[in-house]
Amino acid sequence: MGRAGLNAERLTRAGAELADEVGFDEVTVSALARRFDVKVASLYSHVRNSQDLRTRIALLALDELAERGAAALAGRAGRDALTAFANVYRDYAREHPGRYAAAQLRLDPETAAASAGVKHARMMRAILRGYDLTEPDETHAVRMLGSVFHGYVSLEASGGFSHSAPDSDESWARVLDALDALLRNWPAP
Amino acid sequence: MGRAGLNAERLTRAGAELADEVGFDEVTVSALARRFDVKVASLYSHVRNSQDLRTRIALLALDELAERGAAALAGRAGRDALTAFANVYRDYAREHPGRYAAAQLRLDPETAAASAGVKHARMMRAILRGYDLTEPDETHAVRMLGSVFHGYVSLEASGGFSHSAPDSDESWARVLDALDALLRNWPAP
DNA sequence: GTAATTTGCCTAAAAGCTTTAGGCAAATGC
DNA sequence: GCATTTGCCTAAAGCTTTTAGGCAAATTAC
Repeated sequence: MGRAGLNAERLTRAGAELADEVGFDEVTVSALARRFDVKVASLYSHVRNSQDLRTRIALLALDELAERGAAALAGRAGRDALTAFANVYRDYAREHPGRYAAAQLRLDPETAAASAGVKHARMMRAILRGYDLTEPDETHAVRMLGSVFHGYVSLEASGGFSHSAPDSDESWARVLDALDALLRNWPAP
Repeated sequence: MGRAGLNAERLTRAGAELADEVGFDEVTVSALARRFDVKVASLYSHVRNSQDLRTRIALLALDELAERGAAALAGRAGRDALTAFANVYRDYAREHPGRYAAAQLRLDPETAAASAGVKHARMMRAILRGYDLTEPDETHAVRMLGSVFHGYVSLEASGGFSHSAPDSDESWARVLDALDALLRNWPAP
């Protein structure tokens, strides 16, 4: 029998697809081996263990998100940049729920520091450059932006806003309006 | 050997404690059996399966959170109510990280409808009664509040804001200030 | 108080996931 | 063509989930 051509990258990508199909929690070394029609033990030459596989998927997702975020920010500023960037998160989570869940995986500090997570923080600050904030308010605002984006997207993903009026799309638009208004008028302490 | 006095409620409570100690994902029927010094199969008389156990823990957490939320809202309105309620979420997540994670478990619609989750939504609306919002803005605002609370707390829990200035406590206070200002001045469409 | 019934925890067993160790064959390098 | 590396394999041990069936303790009924 020939070789399947496994390597860490292919496994990671297939793992990401699997995550989107069956949920990140169900991503397992066994399931991945089945997908490649290969024995389970064979994967352990390419991936240290189950946790390693998950981490790689998380890093892939963070990378893809950062990539999309950067593309969205190019040539935009202020409110435009805000909504475009926010939509990157929301769209990505809806297109790739498993990957988005992976991106939430808690990474150990060194891994996190070397990940695309830092790019995300920088992009948020870039957005805020279109508003009139100075430190430490800029940091507070970055944290708030992150909270709203992640909070909304994850509540939406867990079904929180479905089956009730008004439409989630409408709320999302109005929440972004509100954020924009807030950033233009950030309250003094 | 005598009986251990197992029942669904004791198992659920012990499961919640276990979740706080080792993380919700690590809560397993086996681990729970060990904790009661009992054979694994014995738990299956009290709990349908692993998923059932998790769901029970989630419902317990939602109940406890609603309980605390109601206590926090009693006698408060406006900004006071907002911050007191928000702190309930944050404090609960920090005291009981495993339970808080459990509360995020995706429940099937009927279970969710019968859970304390609906109380949470009602309490958010009660808070907004201290501001001047009419439908559909009230719903948009409810969704935004939920997003900020959950988003901030979960990013904080995953270590997002640690090891960087300014202190997370300060950001949290300023984010609540900002939310209050925003609600008092909710932008027209 | 004893007998009947229910309840609670047990043993046994099958099936799936994780991980390590060691082996053979295909691919690659000289 | 031969040696080495690489890739996937078999084997095996350990853990979790879940079901089935059994015995003894607790409860209830006389």
